[in-house]
Amino acid sequence: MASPLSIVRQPLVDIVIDRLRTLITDKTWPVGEKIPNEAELSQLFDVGRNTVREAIRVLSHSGMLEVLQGDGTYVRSEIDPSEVMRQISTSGLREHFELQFMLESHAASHAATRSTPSDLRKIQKALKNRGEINDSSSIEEFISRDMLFHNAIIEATHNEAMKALYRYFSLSVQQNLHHVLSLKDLPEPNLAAHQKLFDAIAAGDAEGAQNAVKSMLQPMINKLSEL
Amino acid sequence: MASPLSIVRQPLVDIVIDRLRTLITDKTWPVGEKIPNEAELSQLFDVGRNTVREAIRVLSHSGMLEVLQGDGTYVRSEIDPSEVMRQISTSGLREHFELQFMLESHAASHAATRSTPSDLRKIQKALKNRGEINDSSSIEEFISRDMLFHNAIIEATHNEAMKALYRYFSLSVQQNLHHVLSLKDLPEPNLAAHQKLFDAIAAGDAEGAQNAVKSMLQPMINKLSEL
DNA sequence: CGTCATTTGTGCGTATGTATA
DNA sequence: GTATACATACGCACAAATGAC
Repeated sequence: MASPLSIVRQPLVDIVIDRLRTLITDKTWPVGEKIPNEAELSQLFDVGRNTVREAIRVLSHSGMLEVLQGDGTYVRSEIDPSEVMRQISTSGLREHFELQFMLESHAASHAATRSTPSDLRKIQKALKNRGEINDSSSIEEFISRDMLFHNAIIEATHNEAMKALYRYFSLSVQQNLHHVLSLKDLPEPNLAAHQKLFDAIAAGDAEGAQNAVKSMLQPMINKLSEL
Repeated sequence: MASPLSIVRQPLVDIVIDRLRTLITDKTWPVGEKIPNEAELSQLFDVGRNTVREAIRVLSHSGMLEVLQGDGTYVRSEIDPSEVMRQISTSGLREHFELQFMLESHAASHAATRSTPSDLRKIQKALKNRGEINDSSSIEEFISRDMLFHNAIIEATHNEAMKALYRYFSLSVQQNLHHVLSLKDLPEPNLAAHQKLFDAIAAGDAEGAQNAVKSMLQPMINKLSEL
């Protein structure tokens, strides 16, 4: 029979993870504190030691805890990076595109001021290879080529943090692609707009590059805001 | 004796996690694929079932895998969000501040165009409470009040994804604070600069707000670029 | 320097809940 | 409805690492 009220049964481990997380953000166990050992936690939460271990392992992998064999487990951070990413990916399509716009816009600006000749060659090559959407054999392939162009721009920022963040977004967007493609009247930036962006970067015109991105993505965001 | 070559011994679980991650990014197990069951993985990696379970739990929590009791475990994503955040937080101080600047700048721009009267009141209140650095009893307290002001601006963007990302950064910056404070000649934006930012937001001047943020943070970034 | 208690690491066996054929 | 496959959870035992004495 189980519980007809709850649609999904939450695994015990997830409950333990939540309780541990709460105890940390609560500052019951402040950063630097050594938390009780596995046997004690097992009693405290009334679960098996294996369950406690799985919960600790998850939090340790996300950076909140550090486990030292033979010593103990210590609190290292109050924030869970994977929670941040979860919130981002569960946010709406408009919010998602706004973040993407923010990344592209700044990347374009940085690329304009600090791209090397080698960077510019790579961007131009990617632009040439991209072509127009009707040139492509399949939509998936075109999207993939389009992403290569945008990735080349991000590379030119020479900012590892920005590259990592953009990598996550481009894949995330790719996953939500069918949502976007179903909106038939969504404005799609053409080759000319992309060329304009490249020209601004090549000319070292940071403001122009930013405006080019804005004119490319703003219409999409506006459309999404209406929904 | 162990292995004198490796400073730290890597737990078996971490090795299994890496191998699983590789098999996924390799596309050996593409997205949607059902991976072997725990007993098979236990044999494949020559480790106990518990070890496999802990590894699967970690990857499931980070969104790469989905575990369905009574059915099996499926690949859901090729990217690990916590890896992205790890890369971001291990990047340099300059790269970190550039991302922060990007967030603040866009938030200010959005706040200028879509902040409600209630948002503005909260920002103004936080600004009044912030004061100057010499007014404060301790530096930590001042930093905390300064963050409240910037958080109020982010809130006004009404973008949950942006708020989540900024929350992570503000705490991350707070943790690296001692690094920044040791650089004595680092330019610190004063109250007047913050007032200017608020005025631009209140006036609905998106470009002015963006410029205000730029003049606040750009000197710090330039300083960090010299190092 | 070694001994010993503590703590995490690893593995195995077993019973139970759940989905699918 | 039943059987089977699978994940869930627990408990126990021993190994390995650490820190204190």
